[in-house]
Amino acid sequence: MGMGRPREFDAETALDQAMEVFWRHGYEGATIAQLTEAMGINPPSLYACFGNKEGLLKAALDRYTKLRNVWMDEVVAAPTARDVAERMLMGIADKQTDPANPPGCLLVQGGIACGTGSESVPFELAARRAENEDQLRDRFVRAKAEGDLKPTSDPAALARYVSAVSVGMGVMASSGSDREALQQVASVAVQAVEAQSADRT
Amino acid sequence: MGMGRPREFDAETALDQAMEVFWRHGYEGATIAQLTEAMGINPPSLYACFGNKEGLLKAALDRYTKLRNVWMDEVVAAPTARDVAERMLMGIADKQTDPANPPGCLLVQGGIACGTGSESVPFELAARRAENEDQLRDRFVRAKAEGDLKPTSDPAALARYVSAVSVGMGVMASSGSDREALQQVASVAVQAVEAQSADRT
DNA sequence: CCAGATATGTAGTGTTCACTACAGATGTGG
DNA sequence: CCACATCTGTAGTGAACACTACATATCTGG
Repeated sequence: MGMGRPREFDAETALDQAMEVFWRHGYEGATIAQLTEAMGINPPSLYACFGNKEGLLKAALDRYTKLRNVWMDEVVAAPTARDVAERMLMGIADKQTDPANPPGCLLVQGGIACGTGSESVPFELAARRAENEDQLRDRFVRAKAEGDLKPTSDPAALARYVSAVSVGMGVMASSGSDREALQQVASVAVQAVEAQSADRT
Repeated sequence: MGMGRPREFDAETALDQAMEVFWRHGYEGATIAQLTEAMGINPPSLYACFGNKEGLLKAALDRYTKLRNVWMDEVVAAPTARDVAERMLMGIADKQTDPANPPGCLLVQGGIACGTGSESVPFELAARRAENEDQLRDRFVRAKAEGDLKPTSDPAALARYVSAVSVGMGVMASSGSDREALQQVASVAVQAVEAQSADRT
């Protein structure tokens, strides 16, 4: 029994192209025709490789979060909670206005509200965002234990807050805000984390 | 020349129903069939009254922002910049988790990313959000002039910040966060505005 | 009561959508 | 070289979409 004809395209390269289409148009706004054209393949190849449109989205999300997690590891490596927040939000201001990518964040642009039959998509995106929030929360728990954050601070609430600001910045970026505007938001937002930081003596 | 047969439905009541459908499913996710059923009318009545799907959305947005502006007037009537931010964000935590409405905010849920042919929808929503931001900015400009905000503060950046947090909270609400979680975010967020407030002597 | 004007309900229109049947191409194991 | 397995391109499939033609109903002005 033979192995069959080998695939002629690289799955990860194709996923990068699909990611960009979902990023720009959202899950429902992206059509199979746009996706296949961007990926440089025909529909049967797409379906053989990824199952269906939703499977393709999940594969694209896997790739997106994988790359993003590398960066998140750098973020939480910052020495203090305040620096974690600053590194995260300033980094997001940069990344979400990087002309190499569509504006905003795939985990937001992908789809906040969806029609009947795609109800699971917003939850899928929310689950991925929650992963980042958990990572932040763990980091802030540590910061509190280290005395970096005040004993009265709530690490989970802080993580939720930073996550919420990130999402808000993503929406702003996708609707035309420039890098400077996002940096201003990040700069103000960091001050709330500062307010929860212990005084440096 | 006669006036013609009068319309048998109330436009504002119908708009309220349409608003809810757009709110829950987004512009692209909402179908004409869902809209007409919720509005209790047939397609020809919808098109005669609102032109097309996008016209219906704009009419729904007009109604939404009209109601919202009444509330925003109350928000900016708070005595200090800090209280404005608190009233706004805490109010949003309440409103976006009010079971009487779909979760989140129509100006976010309506559509962040759209497919070809609906590119103007996200901009339309962004323009409405910008109105609220302008109102906040004007209020913060006044707060700075009154010495309520520090001389070094940036009212426009603060307004952008509060607006961004609002949007982030909307996304969280639509993906299942409860009222308490949003209130925690609001509570942390207010502290950034507090940090820009002059010390009370 | 009639002419003109607008609204309504039924029943479609063409288009676009996600998805696939099928035939031919290209690989492996024997 | 042959049986088999998998991929690829062409050309569709039925379903759902936004939108509308048309006949009928209900109003106003004269």
